[in-house]
Amino acid sequence: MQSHAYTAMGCRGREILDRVGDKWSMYVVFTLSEGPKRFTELKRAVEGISQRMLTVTLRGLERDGIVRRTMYPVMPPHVEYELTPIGDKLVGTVSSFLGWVEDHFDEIDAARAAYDAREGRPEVHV
Amino acid sequence: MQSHAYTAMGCRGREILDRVGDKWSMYVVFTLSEGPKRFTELKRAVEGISQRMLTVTLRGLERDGIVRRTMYPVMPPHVEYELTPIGDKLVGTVSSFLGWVEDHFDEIDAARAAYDAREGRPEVHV
DNA sequence: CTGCATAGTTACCCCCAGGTGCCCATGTAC
DNA sequence: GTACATGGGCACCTGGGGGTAACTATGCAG
Repeated sequence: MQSHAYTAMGCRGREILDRVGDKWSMYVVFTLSEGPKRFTELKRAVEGISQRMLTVTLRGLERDGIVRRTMYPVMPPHVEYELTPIGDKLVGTVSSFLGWVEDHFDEIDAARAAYDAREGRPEVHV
Repeated sequence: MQSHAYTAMGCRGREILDRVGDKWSMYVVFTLSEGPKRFTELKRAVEGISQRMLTVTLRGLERDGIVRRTMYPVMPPHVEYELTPIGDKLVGTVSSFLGWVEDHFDEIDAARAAYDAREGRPEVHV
């Protein structure tokens, strides 16, 4: 299972990890996991995202087949975004990652505190 | 499960996703999933990583309690890195993500090809 | 004629993640 | 003396990810 993880497959993994690890993709994907949404709905739902970054993020997710974009040529424009089946499954795997975070962030915090106590913050000259 | 994903928990998730989504962390973690390794062993195993980035990556992982560093004060210096139990579990969840990649990258490639055919590459003036 | 809402696009700028290369301390071997 | 191996530290620089703001097209309300 982990034998291929940082070799050939790892390259694909890295590629997709970059896709998913950027600043906004997972926010958008999880927001869409509630159901289809329009552009402005997403912009309101994903706190702090700019118009440009929402466009960029959606284009990327659409290109990778994680999100489907449906445009209704009416006026004013009406565009809907929704997860594809692949996107749905992605939500599942990332949720398990979030489960890991949830299960361990106390330990992570403790480890950080211990580390910072040991090594000290960047207070240089002792 | 997904209700908290992009709110309070999401912030932790984002934080850890940043930790794990950087350029080298997962390579190092998966390499260490084979067993404890010394600094130079890691440097050789993780193709392309620089001395500095290996240090930086290991420090980060150590701070978060994902990697344990053991120094034997002999000469020449002998330092061993190994995954903590948390780090082990992390390998598991990320492997399931890699499984998703593996299961769908054909579809992803197809989606990209379709998208690029539809929208065209940055060949501007039609 | 003006403003507003939708769904973007474009130009411009800035910060920092990450790369390169050189320096350090120590003990052994030559 | 000097070269090598370990396990780093530190300074400097660049690219691009991401932020801000203005501009676009269209139809409807006032």
